[in-house]
Amino acid sequence: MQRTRTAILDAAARLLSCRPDAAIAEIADEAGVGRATLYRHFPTRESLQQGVAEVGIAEIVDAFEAAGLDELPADRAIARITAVVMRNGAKYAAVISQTSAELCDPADLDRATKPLREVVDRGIRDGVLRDDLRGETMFMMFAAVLERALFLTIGDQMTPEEATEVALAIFLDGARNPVATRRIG
Amino acid sequence: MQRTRTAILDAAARLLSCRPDAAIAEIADEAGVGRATLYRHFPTRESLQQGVAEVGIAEIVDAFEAAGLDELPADRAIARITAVVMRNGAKYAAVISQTSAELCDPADLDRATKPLREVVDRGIRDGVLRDDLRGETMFMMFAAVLERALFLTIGDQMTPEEATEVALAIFLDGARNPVATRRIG
DNA sequence: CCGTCATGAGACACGCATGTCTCATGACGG
DNA sequence: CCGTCATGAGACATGCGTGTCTCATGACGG
Repeated sequence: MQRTRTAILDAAARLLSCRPDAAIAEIADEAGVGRATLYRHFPTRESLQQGVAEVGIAEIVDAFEAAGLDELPADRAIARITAVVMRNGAKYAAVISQTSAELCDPADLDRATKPLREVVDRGIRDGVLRDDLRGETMFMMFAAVLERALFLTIGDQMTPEEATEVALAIFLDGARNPVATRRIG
Repeated sequence: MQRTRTAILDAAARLLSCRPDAAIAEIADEAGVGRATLYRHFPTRESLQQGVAEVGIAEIVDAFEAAGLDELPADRAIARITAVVMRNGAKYAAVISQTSAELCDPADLDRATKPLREVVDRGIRDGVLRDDLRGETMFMMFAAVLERALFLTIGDQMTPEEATEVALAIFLDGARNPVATRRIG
């Protein structure tokens, strides 16, 4: 019974992250259950999407909480966040893919993004990160890089480790060749 | 007649960039035309989407061609690309939002992304960009940053100038505070 | 004025996704 | 064995989006 529910949520997350408009019938197939069964567990499409969002967010939030971000300098915390997202973010990807933010509780979304914002703000305050860009702006760019990297792992274009390395390299240090900069400076 | 067609394409680009599943009736309303008129110009939803993609790609490709990228060092060319996308990419955003890549000619998509790949590859070769990441990977991160910045302009969260500045700062030089690095080094 | 063309409104057909429900079946526990 | 529960398959209803088409109207040029 719980196993069926979990199978449905897993299948929904897999399909909805790549195709937000995947049909209920497809999700039921992917889960290996009948359509009627899916509706018995999730009476509407919306409740299924909310279920996926809750699980996806809970997983990422739990992983952040276990990550001890507050005990690390901001750049190290950013590295940890990146690794966590690449390893635990598969269901969260479905949340990203959902076109309508109303499908998940705004408070929940805040819980998922708050650690990122806090680390970015702390980094700016502590002088670890540049302070010529607003924290909110920097958070948005961080999210963009993370999300793209996450989808590259989901599409099997990269391992989580590769994606972590790439996202960190670009977000923290940028594309410019530091050796070239040193030569000029 | 041509004015109607253009109005439809403009409206479609506006709606489809934010909501790829916007209904034809909505697009017709947004364009200020009847639904039957829309179908007279674009006989299927797919042909409308293809029309939007063609226009969006043509605009960005034309802007890249006019930008003289080859005459600039890679980092300056990246800056120029970024500015061009922020100013000319509104319709191209609808291409990005389309979930199915089949809706536009792969050759066209190549035309739009080729300048970015070439500049990245050139930058790595010339030592302007770091060479510890593959060119393809760096291109993907560049695209992620550009696309997010573009959507921030479309959503009126930033001006094209602000978005250009932010995207460049993060992509080229990263979030790390160079002063802090210097202190340690 | 007439003919042509582009257009809007509205009606219709169709397919598909969502949601609802029934019936039969299998698994399980008492 | 019987009762209960979870489930799958299938049928049905509904709504909505896509596509098709007709008719009336207005604009324009000859």
